[in-house]
Amino acid sequence: MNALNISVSAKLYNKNPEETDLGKRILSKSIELMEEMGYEHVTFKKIGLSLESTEASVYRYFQNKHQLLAYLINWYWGWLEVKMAQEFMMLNSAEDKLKRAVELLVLPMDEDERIPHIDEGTLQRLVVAEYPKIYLTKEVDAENEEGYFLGYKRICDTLGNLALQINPDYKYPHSLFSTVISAAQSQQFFTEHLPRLSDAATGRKAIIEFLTEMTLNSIQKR
Amino acid sequence: MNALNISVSAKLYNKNPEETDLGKRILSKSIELMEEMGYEHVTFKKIGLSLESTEASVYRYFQNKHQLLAYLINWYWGWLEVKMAQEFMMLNSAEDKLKRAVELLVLPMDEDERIPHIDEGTLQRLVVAEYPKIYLTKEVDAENEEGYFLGYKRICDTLGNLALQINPDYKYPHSLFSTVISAAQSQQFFTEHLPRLSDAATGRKAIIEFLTEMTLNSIQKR
DNA sequence: TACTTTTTGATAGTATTACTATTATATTTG
DNA sequence: CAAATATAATAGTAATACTATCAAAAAGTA
Repeated sequence: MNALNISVSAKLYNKNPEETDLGKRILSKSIELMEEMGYEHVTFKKIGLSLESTEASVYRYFQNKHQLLAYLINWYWGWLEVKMAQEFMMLNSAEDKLKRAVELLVLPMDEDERIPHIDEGTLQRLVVAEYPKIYLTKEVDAENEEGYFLGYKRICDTLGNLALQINPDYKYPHSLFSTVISAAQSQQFFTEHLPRLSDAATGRKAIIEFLTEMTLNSIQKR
Repeated sequence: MNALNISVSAKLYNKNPEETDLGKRILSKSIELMEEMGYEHVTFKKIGLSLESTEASVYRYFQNKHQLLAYLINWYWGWLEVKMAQEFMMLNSAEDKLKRAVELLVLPMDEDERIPHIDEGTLQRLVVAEYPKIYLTKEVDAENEEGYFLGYKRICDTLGNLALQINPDYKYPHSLFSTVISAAQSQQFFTEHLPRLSDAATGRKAIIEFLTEMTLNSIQKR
């Protein structure tokens, strides 16, 4: 039994992978494979093979690769939400909480030993590399109704509410945090692959400073 | 002959589609098809078929669907750059230019009658729906060297330089505008499909205001 | 322990996709 | 008109994205 369980909508799997050994190994291995070779190059056949299992067995847990990615990414947001809640308890001001939230979005993650089958650091890199692919599809409206994007929405809400504590008149809390969160991802990606699209030669610290400044300057009453 | 020609790196095609009638029809039809059915559901076979041509003929112009999308998106950035340059001539202050740039990113585009084979409005919607897919791949580094992302980089540079005119000490001009441009796309997408991630119930006007505020507040000396 | 249900592995098969290759026929250009 | 080039028609291959079937193994239950 896990000491900690992240809940993911039942629409995101055929059969709950957290409930069986094979299921957990599928999660673990697909994070590893997708991060390593990229979403497009992964197939259920390869996942099955590398687990010494079969394609058909992976299909028993997930309808297709897209659903599997959506599951993993929702798991990540769910887990990040838990992390944030934990860290926020130790902080008092909304501003400090927002600053810490930005750090959590950008700093590399340590393995959480309460959840041995998920490598959070690798999963974070996977999210950075693949996140928009789960909503940039023609199926977005249908999948939205199935709860494919709840994890992300909840985090945006939480952070938006903190912003409103600082300035109740701020008009764009949802837009701001969907922007900040996705910028947190893309700036990490750009720093590594398209450096001319960032100014973060100094690495994660610069990304955090950029995002924090942008966030607080946007919210501030003036 | 076109009155206006947008140049796209020769690495983005096998055979220049702007030089032949079939090439232009491929551009025109693939914008239409991709916007309508989504990148994933388009195949070269379908494009060929809907042009009353063949799959093999489309392959003569583009190596694959990914390259075709990259071509179209680069074309869009090239064209937007031209638009911006035109509009900036009529404006004096860097601030006005930045404001106008944000509007051009978000407002729907009219068909440019100098380029009859490209429907700019449809192309803009295609970019909103598909843009990150051209760089979120394992091939990004190789493709970056081939110039797959030059269009985007140039626009970020241009806008970044305007920001530096307002505040020469601003530390994150590239990060800011890669963020603003991609937020311009994603806020349009969210408003339509995932409204809980935006506050733009009032539509494009609200997106423009949100982005303009965020931009100017970030740059400002304080 | 025996019995039943559930889970997995092994295998096969289909339709579609993402190409590559070949050749004949138009079309353009010199 | 001849030569070069572009296109259409067709065929073929390997991989992908599934679906289906059945037997063996494992787990849960009486």
